[in-house]
Amino acid sequence: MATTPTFMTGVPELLVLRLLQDREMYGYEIVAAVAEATSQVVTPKEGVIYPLLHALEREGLLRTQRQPVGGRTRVYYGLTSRGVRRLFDLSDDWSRMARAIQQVLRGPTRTV
Amino acid sequence: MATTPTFMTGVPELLVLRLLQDREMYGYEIVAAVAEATSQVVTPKEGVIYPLLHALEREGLLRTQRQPVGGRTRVYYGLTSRGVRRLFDLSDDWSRMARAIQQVLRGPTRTV
DNA sequence: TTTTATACCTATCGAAAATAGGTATACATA
DNA sequence: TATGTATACCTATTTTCGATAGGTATAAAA
Repeated sequence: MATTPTFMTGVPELLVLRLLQDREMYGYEIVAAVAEATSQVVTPKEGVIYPLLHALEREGLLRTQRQPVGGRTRVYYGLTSRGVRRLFDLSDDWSRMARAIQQVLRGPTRTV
Repeated sequence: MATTPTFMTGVPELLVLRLLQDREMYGYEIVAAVAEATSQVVTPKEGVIYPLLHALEREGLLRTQRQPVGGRTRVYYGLTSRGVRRLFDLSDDWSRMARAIQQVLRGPTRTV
């Protein structure tokens, strides 16, 4: 009842890093932003996003900033320089992966 | 020491199904074929490929045919009709995924 | 004779997403 | 007033699946 669905490994991390490159956001906001940015194709819930944010912060890829807003507290996340580098690395990994798969799906290019 | 690396979930399954669409192959051959077809970008070893083949056969997506070749026995795998359908489904899943990610990586298209 | 290539196999581990909860405040509505 | 919904945070547990690291056995090459 808790499948790791196809092609999802690493995707939440890549998308979160990419979205935070544009602007700082808080967790609850990120959940909605990921869904919106992917046109509902990728929709990781809080149970995925929060642990991910905590892990990325622990690794020094994200930095936080608590901000009280109308009685509640928002935890804003932003990229560190190491986070930016990781985003680049992950993007490259994904591009290589995507190119390799597309290559196979299209089939062998016959040079005859 | 056994990481599930980024962007790999479901990829061996997709690639194996796609390669078997072209022609029947045996396990050991598939290991090399996947690496070759992806220009060494994706190189799942026997420990990944064999359990995968067994699972796909159990699910009725692949059918086998044992063939003795020079003292050794090769187990050839071929797609069933359900395997073909699964290949189409997986390909679609991957395309949707890839398009969604590319969309995010490129950033928002400003309509202003 | 020993090593390398071929050809099959399995057990165990770790990582990561999904599920399914839980806490607490603000606000709208019945 | 009470109830429900949206906001905003969190964690524990489960499952899956690729990776590692073995193992067996034959054929061919060094």
